[in-house]
Amino acid sequence: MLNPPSSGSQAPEGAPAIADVLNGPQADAAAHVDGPMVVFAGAGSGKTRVITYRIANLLATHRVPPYRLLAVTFTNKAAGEMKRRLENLVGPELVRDLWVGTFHATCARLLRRHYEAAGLGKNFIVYDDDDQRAVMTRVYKDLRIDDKRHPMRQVMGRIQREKQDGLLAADFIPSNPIEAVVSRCFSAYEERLMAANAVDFDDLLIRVLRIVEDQQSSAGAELRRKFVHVLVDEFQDVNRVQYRLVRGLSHKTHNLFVVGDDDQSIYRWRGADVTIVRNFRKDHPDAKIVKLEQNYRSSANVVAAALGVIKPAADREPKELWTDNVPGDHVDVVACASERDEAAFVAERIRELMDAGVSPAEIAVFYRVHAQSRVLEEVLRSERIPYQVIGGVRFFERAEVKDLVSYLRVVSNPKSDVDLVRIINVPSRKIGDTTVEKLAAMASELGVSMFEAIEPLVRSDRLGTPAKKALAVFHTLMAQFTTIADTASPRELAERILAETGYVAMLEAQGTDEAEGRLLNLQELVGSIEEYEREALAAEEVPNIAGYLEKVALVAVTDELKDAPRVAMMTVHAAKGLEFSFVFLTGMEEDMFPFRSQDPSRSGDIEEERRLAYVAITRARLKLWILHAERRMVFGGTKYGMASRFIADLPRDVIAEKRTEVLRASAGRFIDRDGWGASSRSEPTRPGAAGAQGRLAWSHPQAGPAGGGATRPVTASGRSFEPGERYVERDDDAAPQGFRRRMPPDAPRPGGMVVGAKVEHKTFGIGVILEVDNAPDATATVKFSGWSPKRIKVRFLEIVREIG
DNA sequence: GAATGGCCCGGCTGC
DNA sequence: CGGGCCATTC
Repeated sequence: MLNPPSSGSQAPEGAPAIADVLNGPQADAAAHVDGPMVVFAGAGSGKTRVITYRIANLLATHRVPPYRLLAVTFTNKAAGEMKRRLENLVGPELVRDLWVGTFHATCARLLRRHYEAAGLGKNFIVYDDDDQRAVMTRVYKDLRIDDKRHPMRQVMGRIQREKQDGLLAADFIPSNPIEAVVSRCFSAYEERLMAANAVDFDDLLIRVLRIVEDQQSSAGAELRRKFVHVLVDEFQDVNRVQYRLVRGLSHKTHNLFVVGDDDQSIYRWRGADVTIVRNFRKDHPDAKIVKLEQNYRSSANVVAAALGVIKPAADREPKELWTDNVPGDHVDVVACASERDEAAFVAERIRELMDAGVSPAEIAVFYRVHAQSRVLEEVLRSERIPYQVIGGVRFFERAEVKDLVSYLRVVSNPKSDVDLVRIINVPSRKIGDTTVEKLAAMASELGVSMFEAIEPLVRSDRLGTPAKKALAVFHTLMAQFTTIADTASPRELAERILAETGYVAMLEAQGTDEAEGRLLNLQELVGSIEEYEREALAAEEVPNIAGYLEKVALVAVTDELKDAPRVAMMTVHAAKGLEFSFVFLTGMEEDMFPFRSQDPSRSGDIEEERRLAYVAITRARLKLWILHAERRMVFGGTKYGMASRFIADLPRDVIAEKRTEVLRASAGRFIDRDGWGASSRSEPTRPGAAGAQGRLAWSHPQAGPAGGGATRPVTASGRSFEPGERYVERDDDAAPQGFRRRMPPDAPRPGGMVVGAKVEHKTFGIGVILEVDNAPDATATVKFSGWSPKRIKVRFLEIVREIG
């Protein structure tokens, strides 16, 4: 039962009892409180609900103090959502002190308290992949290691694998010459990170784990008894370090509650070990086991399709997913001519859905790899369908964003050499590579950071006067920022850095649309700092740079998903844990999905690909399209692909096979018995005809130019969509208001710069104007051959041919 | 020391 | 195809 707590009146009136809200096994999982417990939660079986209610139950009924309760989620977004739901159940007071977060965020937070036990300085920073690579590049230089003989990718991969097992450099015993090199890099890398007062993602976990498992340290004892209950979501994707960690943290009470679905384990390449969840009961003989097997999310046809794909998987925890939901519409399996045809088909269906009143936020497009997003983006953009791409070139990986972040990091933690090197000459201040190398040499001679080495180097006789001067100027500048940081808010500091380093001026001087985009990104970054300040104040904390930087380092791709009315485009990996009413699963071809790496040493794991397909399918609530293309441009060349083996695993009776018109026009004049324009709803193509695997062997891949594939308007889940009034939804892009100086619509257009005009740009060549605004310093969207449409100031364009 | 162009090589998933 | 690195040139 869920009773409001006696003190305070946080719980809303009539908070429902668990039994009223959750169904049988869900209620079991939420209400049973003592000892270890594993919940095998099938896709769409309501596990988030179970965890939320369980926490609410622990807080409200069992009076567990919120600060003694740890819930680990897979993304920050999931953590935020869980908190929001809990606030509605038990009130914000209790939720504020809960520990809810990802493994990395939780460890970072714990490490902030116990940094000394980990041998770190107070303002340690978290290095991301880029930073790690930068450090390793230095290590390679120092140790004179040949990247050709020992590719950095491999060496770093090896180090990472060691760390995912909880091992650090000192634990690594090389057993051959190659491993000896790895070992040297490992040690040097670790030393550099320690010297920079930095940790990488794996360190965050390992450092905390080492404290937790240290029987001698008082910090360890504190952590081992800190939490009364530990809950872990998406447990199928934990690695061994994470498992040891939650075991250690729940050591005192053994109240370890984990929820997962071994069928959805898709991060093995990142160290996840699905056997951990499968063996949970062996490790914990007293564990209670609950299985949630009823799917509440998807139409019966979608569930059947998902089961068809996952059934052949080896080594599953036995379970039977089922549903009470209506069959709904068929799963459409659509054969396309090319990736453009595929994108056009997707765009058309989305258009129809939107015309029928479906919010774009209810629609998602999935792909196996980011590279597939480009064509989809181009087509959606030209169709004016609002979309957002999750992941890909991520916001915090953009050069200008990283630059500002690096400035902040150097101010917060001057020991961070990779950040110093990044910004020491951006904007250009005449400090070249040679000077930087001398600085690095000086630093290692003196055994100090590069920042600390600036003064001695300036006083030495190793530099010419101009270089000395430039360095001194830089040093003074940074010292100023450090002073400012003592009193100013993070946002003020960021703004002053942008202004006083000349960074903004540099971009403004460039005047290109690219530079303008960068300015917008910086604005957005400043905005995110502001947001952080608000959040910190709301949580009664003092906002500081270190706090902001930590947040920045730990954002997950899925955290970027905004609740905006836009179609979401993402990889299947990023889709985990999400759900959408309408889902397009693109690129279902052999070698694409299942993905096959060119590099045979990284041979893919078919089992994991299968689970990945299962995850993708189970995201759909009402309607699913599975698309595959005959030919696809891959890294410059055209690849002819067969339909994925997973398509052959779909039960025949739940799918409808279709082909786009482009494909029919190219390959099957006589296949199309209905004649052109007859618009048959489904065109059976029986992939089963070819071979035991039932794959369609493609025959005539000489389709015409890309265009709109078309089949009939779809019906979803019994609903039929009447052709609605067409409307155009503006893709208002990322540009916040105020940055685009819009003029009244009747303002004069710059001469000849109208839609359709042919123009020339000195970098992009000849292009056609797709769109132009009316400002005096107008911006046009131009399609240049070989480029996606670009926004460019018309003053950089020259008219080649006017529209008559 | 900076800017530009050409060449080569990699080629997924991401905290 | 595209990014990153290197060499050449100003």
